[in-house]
Amino acid sequence: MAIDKKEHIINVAIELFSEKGFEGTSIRDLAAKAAVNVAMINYYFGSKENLFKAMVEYRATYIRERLEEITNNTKTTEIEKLDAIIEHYVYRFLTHHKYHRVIHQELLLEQREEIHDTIIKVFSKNKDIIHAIIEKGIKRKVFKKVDIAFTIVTIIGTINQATLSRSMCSIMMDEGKDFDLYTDETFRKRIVKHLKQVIHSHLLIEQ
Amino acid sequence: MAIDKKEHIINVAIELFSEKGFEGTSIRDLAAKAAVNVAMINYYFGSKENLFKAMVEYRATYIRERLEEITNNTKTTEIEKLDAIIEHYVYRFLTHHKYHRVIHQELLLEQREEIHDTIIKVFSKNKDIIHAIIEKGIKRKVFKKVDIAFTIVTIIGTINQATLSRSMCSIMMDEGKDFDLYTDETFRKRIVKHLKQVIHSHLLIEQ
DNA sequence: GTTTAATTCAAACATTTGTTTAATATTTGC
DNA sequence: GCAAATATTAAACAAATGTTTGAATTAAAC
Repeated sequence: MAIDKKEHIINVAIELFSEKGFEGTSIRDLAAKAAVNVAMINYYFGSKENLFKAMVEYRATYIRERLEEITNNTKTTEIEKLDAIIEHYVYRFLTHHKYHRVIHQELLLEQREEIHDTIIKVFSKNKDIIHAIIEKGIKRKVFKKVDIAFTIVTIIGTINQATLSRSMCSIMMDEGKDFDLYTDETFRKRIVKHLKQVIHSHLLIEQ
Repeated sequence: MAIDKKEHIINVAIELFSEKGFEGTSIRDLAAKAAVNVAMINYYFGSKENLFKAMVEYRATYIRERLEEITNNTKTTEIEKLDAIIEHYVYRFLTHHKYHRVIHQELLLEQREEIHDTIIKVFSKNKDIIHAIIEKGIKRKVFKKVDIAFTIVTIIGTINQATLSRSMCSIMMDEGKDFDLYTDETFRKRIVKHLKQVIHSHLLIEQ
C-alpha cells in the first residue's frame, strides 16, 4: 500500500521534474497532481531532495542488464552488438524520455552532488561496456582505429539530440505540433537506421 | 554607462543561469554576484523573465553570420563547407559553453513560450543553411543519399554531448577534475577531427 | 475489542521569492 | 549653476516556498 503510493509519487515527480525542472516544481504542484497531501511527500521521503534521489535510483540501472546481456552473447559479432545497443538505447530513451530528460538536466546542472554522482556512476559503467566492445573490434581488425570515447559521444549525443526535446525534434523533422515522436514507430526506426548507418561507415573497414 | 551595466548583468546572468538554472537563480544571488542593488535588475529589465529574454537575444544570431559566410563562399566544395561549419560550431560551443548550456536547458523545458520560440527560430534557420549544403552535395552526387535531418542531429548532438556537461566529458575522456575541456586546445582538435571523420565516411561516396 | 503503530490531514512555520516604493544621489541638457 | 531626467538605494510588500506540527483517522497486532 505504502509502496504503491511512493511509486505513484515518484512517477508524478518524473512527469513534473521533466516539464518544469527540479527547482521549477513545487511540493504543492506535486501533491496536487499526485492527489496526496503536501505533508505526505516529506512523510515518505523526508525532503524534496530525497524524493529526487529516490526518483533517480528508481530506474538507475535498468539499461545495464540489457547491455550485459548483449555483451555476454557469444554468438554475435562486435558490430551486431553495437547495433543491438543502438536499438535498445533508442527504444529506452523514447519510452522513458521523461526520466531521461530529468537525468540529463541534472547532469548539466551539477547542483546536487550526491545525485550527480549516482548518475555519473551509472553512465560510466555503461560507457565502459560499450568501450570494451569497440576496443575488441579494433583489436580484431574489423573496426578502424577510431577515437573510441568520441564514438560513444556520437552515439549517445545523436540519441539525446533526437529524443530529449520535443520542439527541437519537430524542427528537425519538419513535422507539426500534433506529431508525437515518442510513440511514432517510423520515427524510431528512422533514428535507428540512421545511427546504424553512421556507426557502420565510421567503424567498419570494408563495407 | 547604462549599457555597460546592462551587459554586465547579462553576463552574470549567463554565468548563474548556466550553473543553477533559471528558477534556481534568485534575483538576490544575481545582484550580489553582479555587485548591484536588487532593484536595479527590475529597473533595467522590468522582470527576471525579461532579463532572461534579453540574455537570450544578446547572442542569438552570432553563429548565423559565419554560417552565411561559409555558404556564400563559391570557392569551396560542400564537404569543405561542412568541415568549416563543424570547426566553427565546436569553437563557439566551447568558448561560449555557458550561454549554450542555458539555451539548451530552456530548449528542454519549454516553459517560457516567447523565449522558447526565439531559440527555436534561430536554430531553425541555422538548420536550413546546413540542410541546403548537404542537399546540394547529394544532388551533385558527391554525397550519399543520407537522412539529412538526422545527419544534422548527429553533428549538433555530438557537439552538445561533448561540450555541455563538464562531468560527462570527464568520464568520456577519463580525465581528472582539474582538466579544463573548455580551454584545452588538443581536446578541441580531437572533437573536430572525430566529427569530420564521422561525417566524411557518412557522406562521401568514395574516400 | 483494545492497544499500538502507521497514515493522513489542515494549519502554521519560518524563509525565500520576485517586485515595488519612495527617498536619495548622480548625471545630463541648457 | 540650475532644472529635469536618470540612476541607485534600503526597506517594505505580498505571494510562494519547503518543512513541521499536532490532532484525527485508519490499519495492524495481540
